[in-house]
Amino acid sequence: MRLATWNVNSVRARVDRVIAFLDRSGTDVLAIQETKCRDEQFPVGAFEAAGYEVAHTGFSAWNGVAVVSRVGLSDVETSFAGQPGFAKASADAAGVPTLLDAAPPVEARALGATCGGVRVWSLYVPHGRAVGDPHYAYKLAWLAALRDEAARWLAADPAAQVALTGDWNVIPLDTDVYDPAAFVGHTHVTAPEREAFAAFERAGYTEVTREHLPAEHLYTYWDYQQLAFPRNKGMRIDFAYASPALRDRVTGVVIDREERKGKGASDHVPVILDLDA
DNA sequence: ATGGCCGGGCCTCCCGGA
Repeated sequence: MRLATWNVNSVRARVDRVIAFLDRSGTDVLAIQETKCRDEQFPVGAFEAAGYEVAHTGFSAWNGVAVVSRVGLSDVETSFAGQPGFAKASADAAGVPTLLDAAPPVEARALGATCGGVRVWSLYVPHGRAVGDPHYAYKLAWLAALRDEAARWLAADPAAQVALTGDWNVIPLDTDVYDPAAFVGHTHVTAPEREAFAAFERAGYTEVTREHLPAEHLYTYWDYQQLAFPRNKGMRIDFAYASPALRDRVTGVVIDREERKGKGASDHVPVILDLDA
């Protein structure tokens, strides 16, 4: 079985490319991030015509995550228990808060579905925007809540096959980016973010893309600006944490760099896991 | 060649992305 994750940066703008990728790669289950559409706007027909079932959650032009599968798709959850929400602070002209938002809305950043016996989570971790921004605190809280919940899943069933795949928006190592000096003081590389990412290892999960592709300077994202891709100025931010039972099934990992080429590419490329049987 | 931001909506400007 082939299980892949891909931040497509708008599924409507990219649908032909995504279908072509599924066909070319033989991917059975794809976790998609940044669909950038509401449920009724998702091009379900194109996926169904290609033989895939679709589960999607999206509330606006922002975020949006999906799982598509040709090996079954059931028990869909459109958020994880305890997933924090986010809302811009509202204020009047004098800067005084006008609304105490006790329950900010949960965003479309996590979708879980069972496909071919694997609990697949498509995850779009909050960006953080800037160190000290409310979005940065949201990012750390979001990762901590996910880790706590993922630990509970394993405690409830140590044999569970769980894949936590997606765009993690964290650069775990200095060798995961073209120029670490350029990121000093920015998000993605701070110690709290790296700690929040590494905490999944202590919760019992293994980041299997690193396990199978340990080489330095292997990137999954290149900015659209300043010829980042031809100059290979990228970063590695798309990962897959696997539970012990799933880790044992991973026979190989592929970063599909070809997908960044040509017109109409997403700024991220697919990351593919090959599973035995 | 792998090529100089892109996508979506408040749509000819602005926001968010990273």
